[in-house]
Amino acid sequence: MAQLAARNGRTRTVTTLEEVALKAGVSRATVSRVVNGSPKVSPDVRRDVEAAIAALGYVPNRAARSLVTRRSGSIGVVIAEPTGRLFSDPFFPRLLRGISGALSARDLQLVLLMPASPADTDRTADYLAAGHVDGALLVSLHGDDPLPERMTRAGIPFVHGGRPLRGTGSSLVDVDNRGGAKTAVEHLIARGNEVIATIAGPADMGAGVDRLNGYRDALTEAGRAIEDRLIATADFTHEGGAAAMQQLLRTNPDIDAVFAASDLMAAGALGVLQAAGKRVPEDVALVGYDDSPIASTVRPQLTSVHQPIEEMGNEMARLLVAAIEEGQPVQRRVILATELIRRASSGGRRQP
Amino acid sequence: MAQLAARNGRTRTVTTLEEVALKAGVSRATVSRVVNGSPKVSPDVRRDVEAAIAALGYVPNRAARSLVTRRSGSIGVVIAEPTGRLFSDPFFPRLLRGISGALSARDLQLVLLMPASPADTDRTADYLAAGHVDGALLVSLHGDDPLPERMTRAGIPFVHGGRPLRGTGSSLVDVDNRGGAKTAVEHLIARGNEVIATIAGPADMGAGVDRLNGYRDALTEAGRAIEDRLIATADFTHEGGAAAMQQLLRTNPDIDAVFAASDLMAAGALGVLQAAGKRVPEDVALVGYDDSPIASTVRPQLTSVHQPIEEMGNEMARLLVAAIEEGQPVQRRVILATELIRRASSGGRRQP
DNA sequence: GCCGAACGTGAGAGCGCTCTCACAACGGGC
DNA sequence: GCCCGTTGTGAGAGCGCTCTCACGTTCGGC
Repeated sequence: MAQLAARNGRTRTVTTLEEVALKAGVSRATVSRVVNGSPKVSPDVRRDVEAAIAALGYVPNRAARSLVTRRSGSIGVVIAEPTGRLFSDPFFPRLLRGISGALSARDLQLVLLMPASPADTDRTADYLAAGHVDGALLVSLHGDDPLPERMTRAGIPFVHGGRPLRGTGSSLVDVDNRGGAKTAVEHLIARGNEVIATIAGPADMGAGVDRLNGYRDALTEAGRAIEDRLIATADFTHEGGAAAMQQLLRTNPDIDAVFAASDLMAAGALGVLQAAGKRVPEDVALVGYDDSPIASTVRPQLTSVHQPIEEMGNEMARLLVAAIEEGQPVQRRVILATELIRRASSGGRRQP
Repeated sequence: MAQLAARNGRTRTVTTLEEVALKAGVSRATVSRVVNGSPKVSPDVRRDVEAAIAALGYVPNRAARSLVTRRSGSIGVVIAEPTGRLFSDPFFPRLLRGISGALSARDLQLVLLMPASPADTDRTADYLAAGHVDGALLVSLHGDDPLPERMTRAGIPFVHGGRPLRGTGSSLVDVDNRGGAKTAVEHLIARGNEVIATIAGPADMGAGVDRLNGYRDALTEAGRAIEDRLIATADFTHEGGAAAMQQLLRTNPDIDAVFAASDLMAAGALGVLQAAGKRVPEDVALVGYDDSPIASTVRPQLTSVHQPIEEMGNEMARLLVAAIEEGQPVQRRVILATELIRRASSGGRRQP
């Protein structure tokens, strides 16, 4: 609770409602009405007050306003990612940009919280539950995070970004991981591939599970068997993808296509395939996920699944604002469509 | 100024100082002293008050506190990057993590501002200048940003992250772009390269200019001439790097090494070199900058300059907090050392 | 044993705002 | 011309906190 020392040399002059009222020759209440856009002010008075506001450069004091309205005018964004995707892929900047865009239009502030340790997570939970924000956006939570539970108890509205594994019945915005993965695998089937392996993401993350299910969906719908030998699991990283590919290749020399649940893993797999003398896409076709910059950096460029990340952030913010305004728990889910971006790594048709 | 509707069904029960005081049998003032760690409280009373606080789950109301201390307890972080580096490289997440770490220890909130348009920038400036934050961290400003000027006028302390082109004489934290680039080029000289080209970054960004100067420094110190024909400029992107490499190669078939001012540009250059039948590093050695995930994704992996990004964020926050506490303009500059990470793209010695 | 300093505590004002309530002014229906 | 509804405005309380000031108590020095 160590606050910065209060006394200091600087003395900024701030104009208050009172001064505006004085200058405009009205009461504080009237100025307040003008500032807050109340309709019960006559046009003449409104004009005078607005002139006074402009002349004095008046800006309302948020703290004073908060104190009486019991609204902070800010929402928390919790990014609980332990370095993994955080540092390898521009997912978060995009998401933040989307959130920020939706918020700034409503004059709400974005308070960013990035707990780095369990102690930090506790502090974050305390902060949020204390009502210092009007609501929160929870991104990339892992299985056992205590946040949703605590927020619910404290009665603070929140929206999940990405499906948390243990559903908490709250509002949710996600990209269609399952559908995106399914489309990717359908694309491989359509180009004639017969032995399609997958490098799945971690089983403790919604995106990992959902993308694997999409893979299964596509095969099942095509009337094909799902073979465990063709499924390897990794952690969304380059190294993980490489190791998984090595293992797949060792036990299944007949593989002619691989769907990796992230571009990073696909890039790792690509290196292993090329080192093993496999041509991509001629011998083995490869599809990634995320459409990250890496997809168009490696050679051949990766076919990948593009996700509307900024839109996701936008939608999350919109949902939260709605929940705050309605003042009661809302449960809405929005699933955003993905798009398959075809590139060289799965170009042409399979060579028999 | 559209605030969310104030009335709503939810009624969170919050405990106030008053209630804690009542329970502990002391006055509000004493509870306040305990909460703020004042030394003028006897151990007995302190214990009682702390017990009452714990029993009631009391958390101070920030708005009320702000109102009287005239401190918001939050600092603004402005990321003014127009999509460029923002979406291609995990620079910002790392930086934010560093900032967040330093701030959370001091119980300061991080308010993230990502202006996306000139209108947004104006709004951001208004917000900051209005004193809604105790200070600000300005990252990745471009040449003509009005922010520093307005902040200075408003008397709000701020710290630059990365050298702004037009120095405003304020505090600054940067990585040693010039030194890092110099080290990279010295490495190429040491391995025997004779015709060393560079793909420089934009001339309107500090990092672009500084890294080019580092290239020049290394050559000059080695007693070599700086030849304009060996300097191409691009925009830090993959495509830009590729185009620059193409141009360099066309006019200078004798090039035996390239220093690219970003990994993304290096990756672009790598593709062009390989397409032109040049072996890397045997025919042309290649060094990038940033040590981004891309450096270890492409084949061969890129030698690159690693920057302590998290530390940079940390340091920025520390400097700002110091400036806020001292309450007067502080001008300090911190330049953080970089490290050359050697990988295959410049491995071995030049083949004569 | 007396005085002044040091210490611990409480009373109370006040930060800038919103919002309820009261009230004045006006206008239309009878 | 009276009453009532509508409309615009002001007075004033109060949100939860900090901080100054005043006051009672303790203690060391002589």
